[in-house]
Amino acid sequence: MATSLAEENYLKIIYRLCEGTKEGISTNSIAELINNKAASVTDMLQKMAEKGWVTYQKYQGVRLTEIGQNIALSIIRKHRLWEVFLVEKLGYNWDEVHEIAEQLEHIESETLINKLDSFLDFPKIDPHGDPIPSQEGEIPELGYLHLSEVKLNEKYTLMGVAKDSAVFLQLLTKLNLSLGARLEVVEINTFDRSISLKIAEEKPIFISHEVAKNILVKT
Amino acid sequence: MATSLAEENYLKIIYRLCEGTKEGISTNSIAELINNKAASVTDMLQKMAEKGWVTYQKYQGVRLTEIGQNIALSIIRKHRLWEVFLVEKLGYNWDEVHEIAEQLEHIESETLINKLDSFLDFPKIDPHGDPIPSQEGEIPELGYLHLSEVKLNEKYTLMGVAKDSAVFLQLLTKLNLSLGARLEVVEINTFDRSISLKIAEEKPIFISHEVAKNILVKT
DNA sequence: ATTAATTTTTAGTCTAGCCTAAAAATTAAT
DNA sequence: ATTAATTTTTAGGCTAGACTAAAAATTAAT
Repeated sequence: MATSLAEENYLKIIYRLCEGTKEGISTNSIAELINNKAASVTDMLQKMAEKGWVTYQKYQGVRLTEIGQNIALSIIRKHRLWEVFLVEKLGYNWDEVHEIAEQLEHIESETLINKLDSFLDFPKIDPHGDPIPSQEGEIPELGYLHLSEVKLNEKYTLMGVAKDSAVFLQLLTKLNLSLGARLEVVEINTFDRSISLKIAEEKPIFISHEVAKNILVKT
Repeated sequence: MATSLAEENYLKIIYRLCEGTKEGISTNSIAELINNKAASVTDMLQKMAEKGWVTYQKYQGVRLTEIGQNIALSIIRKHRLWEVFLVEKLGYNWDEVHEIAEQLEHIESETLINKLDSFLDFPKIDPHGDPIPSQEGEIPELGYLHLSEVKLNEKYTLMGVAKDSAVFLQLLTKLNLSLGARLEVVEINTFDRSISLKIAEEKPIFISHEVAKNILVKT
């Protein structure tokens, strides 16, 4: 069944909210992210439940069905592949591509996205380190850790970010934090949980807990 | 002012119909091309006149204003640049790209299209030989002739097509007619205006007037 | 355990962009 | 120059997807 632009945006956001909870997703949380009023969201949820993309019980929140999840994953796949294209081929910075990819992700053509995938050499992650779902909807499991939860005095590699807002990414760039950087947490300040961080072998810099939480690393 | 998808499609079609006539464009001709009813077209024309994109007089047809033309040209520019991308970079055939480009042409980002232009090395024509408008809306004047109106026994080069429907392009491919081919009309049959055509130095093939009309050549 | 606060849903509107049917204007034909 | 045929416009509806205001359900607080 065909999906409208509005429906695709709902599916994408519900998918994001479903990750990391088994609960039903609240109407309000969707409304906030999608910048609509709660009443409009209720409306749409009812229609999407009709179509079998979500399970929805009045007042009990919503979750994606198998079908809904697959649609969401295909949109995320398109979004991330286009982001790779924008950065790798057109020379955009990682903080500039989100809005454009939001548009490109709705282009409908199975062949297009697969040819793009091949043109880009089948990347596994996007420019922010997020995994790119396969055509079948498999997400490569990367097993990354949040920098906020990592052992002291051990070396890690910056593999991705958990948030891709432009301001956050610009901050990272300013701090000289980019994909592949070698990191070592040398101290955690109990007061505000801020972190003293060595990048490569430079002298340590301070980053907030908020920043550390959104940095993904592996050993 | 922002343009909706529907409005952009109207502008594009009106532009096409304006080419090669000084007359007002009829409601019906637009309705046919855009696959809407005449009443819907009237409706939209009135709204677009309000916005200053067309001049429109009841019963007298419509024409683009300067502004309307510029919008139309920017959409055409995007359409053709994306077609070059699809063929040159993703390996599509020239008869497969139209529908996808119809979607891509509505992506809104000035920087995107200019970076794409540069990535493609500033092409002057699309895969069908149609000129690509510049950012300023200049169309490179190519001065091509229609193969149906060309002198006998002179050599021409196939530079483009005046129609890009998939069936037409597939026919050309089957006849071994592709951009750059060296052509010579050896006979025109008065009965049906069909043409006897030499491609390179092969033995002549027959093509209909209808086909010849849509083939663009230069000396 | 009530009351208060919050969240969610229902009911009723609005706009864009399409439609059909009927009226009006234009063009063609006698 | 009328009448007939065609084209275009008006008038009135419809659906998707948003909104506001008010009602209903849930959750929190005394």
